[in-house]
Amino acid sequence: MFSIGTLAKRTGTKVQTIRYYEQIGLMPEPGRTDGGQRRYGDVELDRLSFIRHSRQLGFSLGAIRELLDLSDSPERSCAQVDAVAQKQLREVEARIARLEALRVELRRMISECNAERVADCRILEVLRDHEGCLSDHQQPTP
Amino acid sequence: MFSIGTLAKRTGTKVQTIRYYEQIGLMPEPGRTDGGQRRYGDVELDRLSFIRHSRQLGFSLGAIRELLDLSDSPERSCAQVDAVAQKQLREVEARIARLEALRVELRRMISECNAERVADCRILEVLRDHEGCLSDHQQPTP
DNA sequence: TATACGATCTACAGCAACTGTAGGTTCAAG
DNA sequence: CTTGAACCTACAGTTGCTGTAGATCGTATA
Repeated sequence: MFSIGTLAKRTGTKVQTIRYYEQIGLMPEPGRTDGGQRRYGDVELDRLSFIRHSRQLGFSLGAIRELLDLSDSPERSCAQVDAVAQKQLREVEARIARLEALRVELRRMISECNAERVADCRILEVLRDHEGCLSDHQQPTP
Repeated sequence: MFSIGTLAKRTGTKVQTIRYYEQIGLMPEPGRTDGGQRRYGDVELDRLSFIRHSRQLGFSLGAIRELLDLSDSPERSCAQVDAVAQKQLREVEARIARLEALRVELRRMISECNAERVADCRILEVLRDHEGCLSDHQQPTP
């Protein structure tokens, strides 16, 4: 049995983040000492490790909740798990594509600017102009 | 002179977003009709276009504020503008690198799973394990 | 056993960058 | 002059945490 601080250190999580996960029902309510401090065991350590590792892979808390629910029914088909992972992969790939387009435009913008004064700066001009825009009326990357 | 709705349509912005930009001081307080409705001109249209285009390129509102301030002093050196753009480029490149690592790991994870039952699912196993992790105790992509 | 002090507790505010809602008012076309 | 779409303010909600204040707890050391 160990404290929230120890759990935090072992998983590379902030103490507040663990309490937050508990609050939103992602982590279970743990046992308490007589004084009211949380005490954890290896089950909680594993669960939190799973959550953190999934977060590192970019999964949303919603997706992680789904994965945790699925892993609780070991006899079910793993097609659903696969679907969650596939969706995440597609999202990651979409973000990469978007960022690569940004990179191209930023590089071009920067390389075109050889000005001295702000007045002649191509960067600001490009930013002002909507010509050659990636695409109009699109959401910025989140 | 046109309404906030017209400005919104012309720049692909939501009406509330424009009011939000005004609230945080990114857009100026415009003139009003006798009834109290906002009226805009071409100056505001240009400024909002600049903001939206910059957002599309991934600049934060803070960075945009900086760029707008810089563009107000046309005689200054454009080195600072360049620095802001360079920083943004580096951030974009860092995000791409991170996402590409995620893509590799997600692909590997998915391809390794040929199980039927959740109990044997490699995806969940990989997520549970910290072995072969990208890196421990690292922040998830924002 | 007493004390000190770091760790933990709750509760709430705040971050980015918006988006949505409720309840009321104004503008412009017909 | 009516109607209804567009506008107004004010505030709550989103995601995933992070930080703060002020009080309490736990344990190592004297």
